[in-house]
Amino acid sequence: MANISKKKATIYDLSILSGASASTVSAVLNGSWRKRRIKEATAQLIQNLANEHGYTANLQARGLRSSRSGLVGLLLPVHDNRYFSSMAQSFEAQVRSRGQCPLVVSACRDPEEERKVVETLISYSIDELFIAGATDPDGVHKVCEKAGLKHVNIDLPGTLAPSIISDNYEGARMLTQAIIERAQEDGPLSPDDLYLFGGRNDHASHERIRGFRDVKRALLGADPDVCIQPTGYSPAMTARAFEAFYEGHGKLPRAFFVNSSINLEGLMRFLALHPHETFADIIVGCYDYDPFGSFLPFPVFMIRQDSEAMITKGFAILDADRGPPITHLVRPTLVPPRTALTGPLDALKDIE
Amino acid sequence: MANISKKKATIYDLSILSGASASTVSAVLNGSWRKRRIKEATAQLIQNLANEHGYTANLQARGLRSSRSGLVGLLLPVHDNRYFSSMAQSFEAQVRSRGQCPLVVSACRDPEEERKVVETLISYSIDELFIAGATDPDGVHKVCEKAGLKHVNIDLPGTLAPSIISDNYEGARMLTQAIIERAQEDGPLSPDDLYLFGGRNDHASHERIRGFRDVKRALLGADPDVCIQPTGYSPAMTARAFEAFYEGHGKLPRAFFVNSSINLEGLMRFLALHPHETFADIIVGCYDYDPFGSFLPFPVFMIRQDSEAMITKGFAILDADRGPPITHLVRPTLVPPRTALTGPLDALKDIE
DNA sequence: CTTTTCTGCACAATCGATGGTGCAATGACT
DNA sequence: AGTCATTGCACCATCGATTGTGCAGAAAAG
Repeated sequence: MANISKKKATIYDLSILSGASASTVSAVLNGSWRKRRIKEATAQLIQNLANEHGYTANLQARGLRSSRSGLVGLLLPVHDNRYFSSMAQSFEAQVRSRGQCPLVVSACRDPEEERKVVETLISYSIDELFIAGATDPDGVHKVCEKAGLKHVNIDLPGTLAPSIISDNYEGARMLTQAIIERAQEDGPLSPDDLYLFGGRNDHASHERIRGFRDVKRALLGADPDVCIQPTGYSPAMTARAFEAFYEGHGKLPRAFFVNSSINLEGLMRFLALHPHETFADIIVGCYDYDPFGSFLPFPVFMIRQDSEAMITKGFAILDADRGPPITHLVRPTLVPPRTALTGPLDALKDIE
Repeated sequence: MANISKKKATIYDLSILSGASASTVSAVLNGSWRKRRIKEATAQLIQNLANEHGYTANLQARGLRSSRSGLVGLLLPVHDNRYFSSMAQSFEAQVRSRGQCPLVVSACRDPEEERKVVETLISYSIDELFIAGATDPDGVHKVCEKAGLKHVNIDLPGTLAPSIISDNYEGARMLTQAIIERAQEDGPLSPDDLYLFGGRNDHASHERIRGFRDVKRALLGADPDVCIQPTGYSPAMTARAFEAFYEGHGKLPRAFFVNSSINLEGLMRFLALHPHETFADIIVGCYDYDPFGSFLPFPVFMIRQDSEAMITKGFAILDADRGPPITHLVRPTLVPPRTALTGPLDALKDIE
């Protein structure tokens, strides 16, 4: 309320008002004033003036001078998916609590876009970067490297920077075992009763497929290659794969493993076009957790990846500085059907 | 590959390499060189050098000088919710296509946090701000105003800046009518068979409740106040409300309107604790669209808000500059049960 | 051949904050 | 009183880009 001025106050304005020099004002306002032996009284005076005039530092100027910006980036494949959006939510909270500013951007799983986006972030002198689910983590790594930007990979590992990923193999094993056991309650399960849909040529998919196949072979004795149906991370392609299977067999597999909630959306598209009988007794495992996906009209086992822990670990690694390009595994958890987990939203105060 | 140097090239580096002055280099690289009558040959030379050395402008320096940053902000209540995350997705795409950089942040529906976050954004000299679902849009407006920052409200209207919101009244009418008609297929519906859960003291909730009540009164003749159960935007509170109703009545209402997908998550939490019979024949309307929510084991009518159109309209208003603080309504669409709509993800190329 | 008009560019101030350096005033000590 | 350490602060270069201004040389006009 104090200033009618349209422009934001700068340290020079406060310098004039207080009679002190700009550098003194700067020191007071950025907290380094004790080191600079500024008198307490002077500091008080300046701080009062600053409050009165609603001073806030120009972070571009600060960033320019100090070649740091207080920005921490998170590169995502996409936003509108519960896994990544809850990762964004945890990321924000943690960045904020460290007094920095989160910058969340998506690059649509396009390697070229990924590099371009990171170039842009670098132009803003971001301090650190989390690279989540990048199609080409090592390509992004090189860009970061050239700019001296500290970074970690999340969710999909690279070979050149430290990576923190879900233990996809173990997760897939748990999930596969769960759906097999559940399906066997309804009668013996043969190897062609169990399929896997989704995924593509990335590390996560490979590991999940490996876990799936290992458990399936162990429990069912075999795993014909036709039972693995990679469809990429696209609802449309996944729907097509279900449709193709359905045309060939007149029904869906009794049980199947879906590689991600994005692929599970493909199943929804298929379902929308078919009557309820089509899927009355299927058993589904989905490698991702979605609170509504868990309550579909058939049993859906899900895997909840611990994105919060992954982010935490990421900061730990960045803080440790120059960790080796090791891959850290974070254990996900199996979520039985019809389960509503709490999420980051629950941390919010929402009275009334 | 050309430079082994660790540091990023600046216009001064290129100035030395090219023999031209820094200002010439700057003009060439920012496109203003024709206006400055730089020879084509000179421009070419500099551009080649720039490519060779992987030059990218330091956007903090540019921003400092020009007091613009190329950043466009989107303030969200939360990330991990399909409505807001798909808004973030559309926002990103549109900002990118305008050659700017999106900055998406959430403020957890906390008015104080909202203002603080916006202060931070202002410190980075963002050029424009979209304020989505703010608890206190006018409080945020004042902060923006003081900094001369152009902004619009999305989803929840303010009185001081142009707002673009969903036509909540009409949407609620459509939704209410749909669930009433569907419920009546199973036999006559009395006024206490139809409830509304969720929402709080904000404009959207008011309008939705108004629409609900108007249609309910028109079609069912009455609407006892007890049928309106505001629970805030919290899954936990919503679950508690369902639990309370269930304890009192031994069942859920035959049909009910849920104010948002966040509240629908509260319903999931309730369901998780009760056997299937509890909700075998309920009819639900949810004011929000979620692809999995649409396939729950009971009919769920949903409202899809057109966040893409809202963002587009927002840019139109900002471009027009100084629009009056009018509220623009965007019509949402009714989504019948078991419907899988396409979303921003479908724009992605995902071959293989 | 001189005067005017363009061309093509260099110079220097500037955006706001930071941090090294230096210096006057004060107090402590011999 | 003279030396020295300490306190408290001002000065100034600097980060990398933008932009108004000015000026030399070439071309055009007279």
